[in-house]
Amino acid sequence: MPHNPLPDPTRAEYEILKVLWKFKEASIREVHDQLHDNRNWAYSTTKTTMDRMTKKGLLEKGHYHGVYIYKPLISKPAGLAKMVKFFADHVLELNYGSVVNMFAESDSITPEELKELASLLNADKPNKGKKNVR
Amino acid sequence: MPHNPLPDPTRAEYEILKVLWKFKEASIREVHDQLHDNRNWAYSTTKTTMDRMTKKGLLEKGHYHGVYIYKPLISKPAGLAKMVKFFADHVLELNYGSVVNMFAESDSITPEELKELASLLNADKPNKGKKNVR
DNA sequence: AGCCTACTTGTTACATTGTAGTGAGTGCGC
DNA sequence: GCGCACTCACTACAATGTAACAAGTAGGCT
Repeated sequence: MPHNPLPDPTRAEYEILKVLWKFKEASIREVHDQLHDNRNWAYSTTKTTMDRMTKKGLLEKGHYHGVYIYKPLISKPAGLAKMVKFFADHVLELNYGSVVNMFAESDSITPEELKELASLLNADKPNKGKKNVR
Repeated sequence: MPHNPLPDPTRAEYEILKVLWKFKEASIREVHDQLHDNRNWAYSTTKTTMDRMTKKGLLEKGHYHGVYIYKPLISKPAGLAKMVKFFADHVLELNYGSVVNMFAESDSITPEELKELASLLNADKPNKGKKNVR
């Protein structure tokens, strides 16, 4: 399986992805209702965002029985990896390992996902940001 | 000192803030040159971003000897707190404590800053995202 | 002194993202 | 057969990401 260089999800897109990761696939309505607690978006906002994600290749849109359902084209570990990378490189200025460990405590990720996340992060090492001496 | 509700810095703004936190204050040129490694911005990009940050109240612009110098109006712990909150709430779905601990390992923050960060994060508790049972 | 040049500054530009409204279709209950 | 509820496509507008361009200015050169 080829791992396309998908664009980094933005913050808003990330919210959508989280729902889709949880449900595997969902209609806009379903995603929107799940979102409702966190964000307080208008339905059209959810729609626009998901449409744009589809155009960018982050989501896949399928047509079933008169409704469009969407599924994520980026896996949860891959998505997490992107966020972790940003956070570790830019905020924490620490290597990824510590961040990955933190996920062990979180029940938002399964052991398998954690494993994949770790290997994704190892793939492109953080030879950078660390040891920012002086 | 009143702690205004400053807007969350965006990712780009965060880069700028990091430089300014380090140097206390700096001209656009100075900030830009520091940035040069990480981001690969045009000078005008740095400028535009800093101007907009000033307008939003994230930076203060002072005029010294013919050059404008900027200083951050948001403290490093406060800035970090915002990022940590986002990360803990939305990505990690874990409470802030664990994230704060991680900073202890990072040499990007002093003990005082760490202390302040912790208290800032305690101020508005994460009664939310945690224990995402289901 | 007058000019060139390098650099700062203000202004403008254009794509993407965040957020949302509107109007055209469509199926369902009455 | 009509009105309602809902999906969808299209449009909109502000904020952000990223950058070019023109005008001002200070220093060096001749």
